[in-house]
Amino acid sequence: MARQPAPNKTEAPWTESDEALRSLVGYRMRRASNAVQADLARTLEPFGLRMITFSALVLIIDHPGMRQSQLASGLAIERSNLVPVMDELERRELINRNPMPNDRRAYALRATLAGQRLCEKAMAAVQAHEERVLRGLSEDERDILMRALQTVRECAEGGCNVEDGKLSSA
Amino acid sequence: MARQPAPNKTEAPWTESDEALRSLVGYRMRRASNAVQADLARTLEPFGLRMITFSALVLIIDHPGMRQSQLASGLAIERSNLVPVMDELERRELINRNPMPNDRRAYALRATLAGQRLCEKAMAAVQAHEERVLRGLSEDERDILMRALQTVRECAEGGCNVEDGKLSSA
DNA sequence: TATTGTTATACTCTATAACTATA
DNA sequence: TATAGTTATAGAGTATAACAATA
Repeated sequence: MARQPAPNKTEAPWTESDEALRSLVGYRMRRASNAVQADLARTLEPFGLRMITFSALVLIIDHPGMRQSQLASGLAIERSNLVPVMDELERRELINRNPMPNDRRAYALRATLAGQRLCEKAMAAVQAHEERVLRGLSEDERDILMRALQTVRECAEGGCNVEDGKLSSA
Repeated sequence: MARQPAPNKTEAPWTESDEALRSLVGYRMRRASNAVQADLARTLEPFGLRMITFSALVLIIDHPGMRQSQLASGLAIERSNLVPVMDELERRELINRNPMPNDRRAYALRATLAGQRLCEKAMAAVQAHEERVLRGLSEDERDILMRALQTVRECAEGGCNVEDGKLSSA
């Protein structure tokens, strides 16, 4: 792994001084994720969307009529933190909070036509962003990366029911 | 990719309702990173360390005598945000802020013996955590994941100077 | 004039408890 | 009694501007 010209450990010259952490997945993942998040934020900004508003919009369009608590659990955020997100999307008339038949406590969430249009355009920009950040990887590498991320997420979140050293997720 | 029994799009049954987002690297990366961060935080807690204090300690041990501004840039955080981190590590006598010869503005950061000891123990726990979250991956897959994360970080951060579809980073 | 460490500040994200109206 | 949405609040993490001491 040839650390450049190998400086004197007790004197001075540091360049990219994080080699000692680069062997850790957690570290690499956080740095990579931060960088991707930043690029994604720049990508969504022209549409007036943030990561969380975009994700919510996508999920509502994919699951018309879902309730806020379901959306919150799908996005892995607290119900209470979803409220201002829904407020924002509703104020911009990108979604509606409709009454639920048979349950007057809950809302049936639906995207408006404007919401669907905006989401389509934003999604196209996001696809371009994806291509940008994945440029350095071959098709096979992309495929392994995506499956590995899913596997790691499952291992870190819960039990990780794997017997051997092989990918388990779809 | 066979979405389970394919429910009626306009009616109701949602299980894990984020399929629509799982095709996005940014999304998978954030979810995986969050899960790993959470497990890492649990791992470091018994040592009284957070991700940021642990990372700082590792870098100081790897680069004895480095200054705060260098450490901040290595950790990709603002100088100002590093101050309370150094305060905490110094108060716990895990590091020292020594005077720099030839520059009375800066501190030469060094870990104390206690700091090195704690870092060693914490690092062992972190290695176990790594093994835990990577359990589902083969050696080859781990290798590709690590290199892919580095490549993606570079692509997302800066220019991404890659001509083809091959991994570039070490 | 530029840089080092520092303070103060603000904004986002996240986590918790408690309230209301329904079920 | 439990659940859906809501409010309030507090804690992290992050970003910016400005200052004193020093280069």
